[in-house]
Amino acid sequence: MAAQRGQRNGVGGDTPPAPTAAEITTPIPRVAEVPAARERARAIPEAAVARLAVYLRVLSAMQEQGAVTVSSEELSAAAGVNSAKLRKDLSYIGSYGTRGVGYEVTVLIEEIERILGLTRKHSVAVVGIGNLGHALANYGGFPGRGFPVSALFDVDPDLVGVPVGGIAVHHIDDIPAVCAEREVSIGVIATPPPAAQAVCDRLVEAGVQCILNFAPVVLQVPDHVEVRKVDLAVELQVLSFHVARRADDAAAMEGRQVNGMVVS
Amino acid sequence: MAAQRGQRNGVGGDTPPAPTAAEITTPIPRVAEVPAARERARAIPEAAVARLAVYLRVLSAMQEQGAVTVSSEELSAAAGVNSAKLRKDLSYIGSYGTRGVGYEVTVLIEEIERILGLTRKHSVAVVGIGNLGHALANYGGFPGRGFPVSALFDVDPDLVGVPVGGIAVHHIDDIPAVCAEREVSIGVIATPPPAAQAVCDRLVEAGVQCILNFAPVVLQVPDHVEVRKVDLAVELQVLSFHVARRADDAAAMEGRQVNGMVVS
DNA sequence: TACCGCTTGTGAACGTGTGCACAAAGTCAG
DNA sequence: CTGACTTTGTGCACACGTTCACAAGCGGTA
Ligand SMILES: NC(=O)c1ccc[n+]([C@@H]2O[C@H](COP(=O)([O-])OP(=O)(O)OC[C@H]3O[C@@H](n4cnc5c(N)ncnc54)[C@H](O)[C@@H]3O)[C@@H](O)[C@H]2O)c1
Ligand SMILES: NC(=O)c1ccc[n+]([C@@H]2O[C@H](COP(=O)([O-])OP(=O)(O)OC[C@H]3O[C@@H](n4cnc5c(N)ncnc54)[C@H](O)[C@@H]3O)[C@@H](O)[C@H]2O)c1
Repeated sequence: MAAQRGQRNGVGGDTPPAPTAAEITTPIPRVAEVPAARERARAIPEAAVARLAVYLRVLSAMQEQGAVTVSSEELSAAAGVNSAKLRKDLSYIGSYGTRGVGYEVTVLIEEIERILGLTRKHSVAVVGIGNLGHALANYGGFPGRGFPVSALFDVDPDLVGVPVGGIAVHHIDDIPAVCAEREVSIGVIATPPPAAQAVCDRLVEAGVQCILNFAPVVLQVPDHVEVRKVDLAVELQVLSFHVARRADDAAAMEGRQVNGMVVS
Repeated sequence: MAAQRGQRNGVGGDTPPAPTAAEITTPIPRVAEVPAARERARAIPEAAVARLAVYLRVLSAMQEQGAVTVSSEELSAAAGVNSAKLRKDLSYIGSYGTRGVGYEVTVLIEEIERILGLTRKHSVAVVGIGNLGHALANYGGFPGRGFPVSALFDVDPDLVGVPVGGIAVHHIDDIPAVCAEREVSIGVIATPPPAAQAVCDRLVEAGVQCILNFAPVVLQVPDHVEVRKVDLAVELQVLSFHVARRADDAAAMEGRQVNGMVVS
């Protein structure tokens, strides 16, 4: 029931940012070709967006250390990517480099921030103030980067009213009122898995359009809501897979030598 | 200096699991073509591995509810993916379905666990027992899924010796000894960013081959070590990008109507 | 001004991953 | 046993993302 769609994370495109069916069935080329900023923004691949965020952090660190310009080679090394990829990523947002010289750090920071929409503050609400919720509420890294945690919610009556990380916990029934008042644009779900979908529905009803989900469940949301999930169990299992693969490799090598075959 | 390579997560392949230079420069086809299990494992795309972990969780839930068989349609719906993609993912690990019927839940669980290497336990060590480290140490979801948290480390003398989530915190100088003794195969880094690289180096020296990094820094590791990172700031910024894109879209629509052009 | 060396920006080739659509293969009723 | 129906497994085409390689452009130098 309802809009059923996978959450997309880095992990493969899933249903891509597809134009609505209604839009596709209108084959007539629309009005004026390119509302510049908008088209550019839409054209940036999701994977590149995630990397831009990384570049931004590296650039900030460089700026603090007094760097004025940076070449694609330096920046890519610091960000742990291929330099060609870096240049292509930057080309999605425009041409702000100087050939033969490099990029001006401040300019690049500004432009990336603009594209990522960081010129505006995005209030964050955390729902489920348990182990993880406490950690998130106490974390200083978010406010510093333009994401003030401005609302906390839980069902536990012992928690409601208690201040965590400087702000009081509200009951989840207050989600609509508090989210509206504080203009929450991002909701973070840190409840037990069984409660996640219900909490998500409430956030969506309250007008929250972006959700970061820590509960290991697949959330169902309407099309206009963006969900990203952080699934630690999956991360560990992927690592486990690599351990297993390595073990197999080693075993294969062993077997090879036991067979009396010398290679290389 | 040192092997420089980006961490790979869902976010695009980066330097792909490239064969060693040494291997490439040996153009002679090697001994016996295919050590079956090994080749199969290697062929599974990273994105598919991450999804297999999700299927596994959904299957476990279904099993608890008494389901015996499941069709690709049902399972894919529950996992939030396309049913064709699900079948393709499952085909990477073999043919365990029955046409006209579906998959036997227990069989599928077994096979996925085998491929992901979950038949073996993977001891986890957490380094940096602050906000996040506490949450991780207290989290019950890991041991239950075959990832016992069996060692905790910190530098803070006030923390060393204190039990968190049932086990005592050790000093990071004990990493080699404790990791060896408890056969730690996965290290989790939850220290402040400046300490992350040093901690990583220590873990690698201690023989840990897989690392899950929560600190917002790009870790440099030798080729044989697998790193995955969880970067919440990046997640939020990607969401922010989507908010901005949406805002632009809306603005574009407005502009269009203001221009007196009626479309649709 | 003309040249040279350096770095960007990008066209094009490539590889990987996704989704469609259908043959193959099974179940079940009669 | 046959035929209708269901669902898997996969070949294929396509889209997306990565990488290569190089022309274009800039600053510095003679
Ligand atoms: N703690 C971790 O390190 C960790 C790691 C990976 C995943 N997770 C996931 O994150 C989520 C939270 O984990 P945790 O360890 O903080 O759990 P927790 O049990 O410590 O906290 C859950 C909190 O959610 C509250 N809650 C329960 N139902 C609620 C509802 N309907 N609405 C609002 N709040 C509600 C509870 O009162 C509690 O405070 C879980 O889904 C867990 O699987 C946690
Ligand atoms: N708390 C969050 O919700 C959150 C969210 C996103 C990212 N992070 C990242 O996770 C990491 C940890 O965050 P936190 O909030 O738990 O920080 P924290 O300051 O609460 O805890 C850090 C812990 O690491 C320990 N530590 C410091 N140097 C160390 C070293 N060299 N070796 C071992 N331990 C050392 C400290 O003693 C402290 O206990 C940080 O890198 C942070 O950026 C945290």
